[in-house]
Formats: sequence, structure tokens, C-alpha cells
Amino acid sequence: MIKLDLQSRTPIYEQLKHKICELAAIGQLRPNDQLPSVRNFARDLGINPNTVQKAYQELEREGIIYSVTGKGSFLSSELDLDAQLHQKYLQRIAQATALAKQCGIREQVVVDTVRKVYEEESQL
Amino acid sequence: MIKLDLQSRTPIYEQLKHKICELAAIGQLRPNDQLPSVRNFARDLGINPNTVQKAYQELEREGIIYSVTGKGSFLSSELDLDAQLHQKYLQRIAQATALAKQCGIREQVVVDTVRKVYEEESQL
DNA sequence: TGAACTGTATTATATAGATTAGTACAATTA
DNA sequence: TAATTGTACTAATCTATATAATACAGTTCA
Repeated sequence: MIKLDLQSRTPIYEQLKHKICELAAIGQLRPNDQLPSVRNFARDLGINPNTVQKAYQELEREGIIYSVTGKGSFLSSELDLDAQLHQKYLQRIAQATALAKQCGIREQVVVDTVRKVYEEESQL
Repeated sequence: MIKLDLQSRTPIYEQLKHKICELAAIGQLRPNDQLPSVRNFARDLGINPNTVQKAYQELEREGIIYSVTGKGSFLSSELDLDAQLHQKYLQRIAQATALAKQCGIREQVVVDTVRKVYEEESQL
């Protein structure tokens, strides 16, 4: 179900974090749903359990999921989730926009770039 | 004049590349202006000449500057420069936007985020 | 209770990228 | 010629990433 690019320059645990956020954002994962266990997920994805654990740990620090020893890891409740996901991705937009602004690119050009991305076909 | 954060997680040569692009974009550096020599720049910034060289090499591959052995490194001519700078930073915007879109964030929310950045005080 | 599962922690190792250090060479300039 | 320029190369160090292997604590359920 989840595909990782093991050759990519972006770390595996970052890719995994993003995939989970994506599934949460589109509703494929719902609040309080249980995620695969660290060991099973690692086996299914063909990676090391420590790498899954690192992704889970960071997602927990960010309020996206919560983990309980002996029980498992679960998506956060709705209230936390929406806020965290939005904040997470809009921060990146803001950072990239700040760079463009610093370099003298006009607001309308940036807005047009955003619009263009939303006009494109969804490649999910 | 140029300040680098040697403790940052973003590589020094990336920071240096961005600073040079920034100076070019705001007109502080003009087409065909000569940049500091690899060795002088490294000494002034308190970093290794190889790090400056790496930044210069990548900027040359990207068409932002050009270098001539024995003479020095110079900002590209105007035609190349605008196109390269725009492409460079708008690509980042597009990538960040694609992530937000993938995660179900609405177009208007992204556009509002961009607008907000442009409304803020300039911190140059 | 005990087996099988959960998350968590720790240590060690391997690898890649970033950075520094030092040296060397070719082209330009004065 | 002397001093500068960009360029190339090797080596050493450091950090982040990823894997491997093991161990421990809490939960679940037969």
C-alpha cells in the first residue's frame, strides 16, 4: 500500500512520516485508528524497525499520533490532528514563500504558481 | 556583510548560494559584477575555501554565475539571471504546494498563507 | 500464569554527505 | 616573474541516516 523510495536523498523516516500524514489528511486513516506495529510495518516496508520507530517518535512529538507501550500506536484525536497537519504543511509554504519574497519575486507570481499546482491532475 | 549560521542544519554552501541569489535578486549584485575570490571569501566568512568553491560550482551549473580561471567569478548576464532565479525559487514553492495539496489542504488556505507572508514586514 | 504481542531503549556498525586541511596546477594580470 | 585567479585532488573528521541485535516493560488473551 505504501511505497517508499529507498534510493531517494530524503530520509526514509521522513518519507514515512509524510505518507502517514497524507493518509490522515485524505481520511484514509481516521482519528484513533491503530497504525501497524513497529515490527510489522518495518517487515512490510522492507526497512529496519528502528527507522519506523524514529518516524513514530517524531510524529508523536508533533502531535500527529500517540503511542502506548503494549497497546500500539494510534492516530491522534480529531482536534489535535487537523491543527497539526495544517500547521505542518503551511509552515513549509510560508518558508518557501519568504525565500521567494526575499529574492524579489512578486506576490502575484507566487500565487499563480500555487494555483497552477492545484490545476494540475492529481497524481495520487 | 554576509552572515552564515555555522550551527544550522542547512549546509554552509547552501546558505552561501542563497545569500548570493538574494543579493542578485534585490539588485545589490548586478549582472557581470565580480564576486569575491574563493580564497578571500572563505577567509572573510571564516570557512574553508572548498566550501566556497562548492557553492560557486553549483551556482555556475545553475547559470547564476560564471567563472574563468585566472580572472574570477562573476554574476551572469541579465537574461540568464532572471530566468534562473525565478525558476529556482518558484520550484520550491511548487513542491511545497504539491505536498499541501496531497494532504488535502485547500487552495484558498495556501494562497492566504502566501499573502500573509507578503503582508509581513520585510526583515532584510 | 505464561506466551505472544505491543512500544521503548541501548549499543554497535556501516554508509553518505558536509567540512576542513593541505597541496598542486593552469590561466590571468600587473 | 610574482601574485592573483579558478580548479582538482587526496585525506581526515564529523554528523545524520540506516541497519543489526538485544533487552526490558506494559498489554492482551488463552
